[in-house]
Amino acid sequence: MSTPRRDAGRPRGKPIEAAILAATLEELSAHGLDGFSIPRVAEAAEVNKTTVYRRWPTREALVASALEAALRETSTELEDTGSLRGDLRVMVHRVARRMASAEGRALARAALSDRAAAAIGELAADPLVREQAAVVALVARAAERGEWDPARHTPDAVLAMITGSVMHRVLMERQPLTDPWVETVVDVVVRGLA
Amino acid sequence: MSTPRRDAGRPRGKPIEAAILAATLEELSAHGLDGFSIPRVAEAAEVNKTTVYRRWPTREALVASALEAALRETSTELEDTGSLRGDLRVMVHRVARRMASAEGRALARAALSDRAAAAIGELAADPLVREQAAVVALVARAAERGEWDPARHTPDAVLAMITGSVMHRVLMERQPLTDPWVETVVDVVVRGLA
DNA sequence: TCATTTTGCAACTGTTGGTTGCAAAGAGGC
DNA sequence: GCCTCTTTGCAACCAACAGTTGCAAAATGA
Repeated sequence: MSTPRRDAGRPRGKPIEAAILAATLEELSAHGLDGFSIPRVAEAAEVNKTTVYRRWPTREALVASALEAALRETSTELEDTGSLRGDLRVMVHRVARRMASAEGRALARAALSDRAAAAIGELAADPLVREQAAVVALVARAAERGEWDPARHTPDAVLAMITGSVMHRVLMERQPLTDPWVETVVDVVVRGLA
Repeated sequence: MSTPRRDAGRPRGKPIEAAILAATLEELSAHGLDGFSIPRVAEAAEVNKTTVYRRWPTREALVASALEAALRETSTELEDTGSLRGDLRVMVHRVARRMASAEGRALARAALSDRAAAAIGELAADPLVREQAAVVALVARAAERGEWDPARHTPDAVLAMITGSVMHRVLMERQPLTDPWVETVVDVVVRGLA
């Protein structure tokens, strides 16, 4: 039997992949993980649906690819502003900025979905642990300055308070993130940790 | 033409309605608002699907009915424990209890859905405003005791911090709500408001 | 008992998710 | 510039499912 030469023939189009993944995020944000439609993704990406089915065998694989790609290019470090108050302010705005994007909301909703427990949940949980790592660094700085005793107030609770309050405000109340509101949240946390 | 006598014939079965609404909440929690299937609801309620279609013309109407019924029997007042710390603790646990139930999570996810803007969003937002009203009362008590200056720290931010952090913990991190965690959150808020 | 309505049942239609076979096109290797 | 191999698009197709309709049986109040 002849050995079919590997690496021959027409390579897969890169721009096609990019278009499909972008359309996937859009679809995910518009219709959620349930109600997700590959034909709709293909149409939005201006690609035949067979192309999508050939590259990604299942819906889960496609969504996982899209989320993974989106996450790969999100920065995770929090800049050091020199004070706990400033650091928290940066953190609030970063969460808010993420929630303002379609990918961010798609991610949040994917993480929320009960069914996501399988493949998606793991991926969606990834930014959480990375966020947690960033908070650990933030805490270390604050502890060094004497602004925070991590033994007294555990970091993950503070992460939940900041991220959770912003998500509640943006996703559930659907209210804008005004400056006074942000200042109130940051102020309560800073004084509460003192 | 003969006037068809109103109020005649076989009345609609009450237990059937209850079974359908319960199955609706279950379905909503399992598959979300998108991916919602009326035939599946009918099967779970052990009722023919035509019965469901006859009573509720659209999916939205059915979901709205179910949420409305579920909300009607949720208490909203927060008991007065005599201290801000105690009041907040009650509030945290109430949110946690709500998140522990399938209906609560279904509600939260429905409120999160972008498409919910139409009929569902309004209903899902309802418990939020009721919660806010309860917080106003809580604030009034705390202000009277001199534990909180509402002019300095606006109540809706505190509502978002409490509710949001619990939702983040339960729905996103999927971690249990331990006592130390709750105490940390409450403590930070109380000291932050002082 | 009777009139009237609900419920179940079965069949049907239309839409949509997903698959397959084939022809055309594109990209490298020679 | 040709050749080979792969991808892509296209069209047809199947299966599953949402939603509708007509009819018979059951249930309920009068």
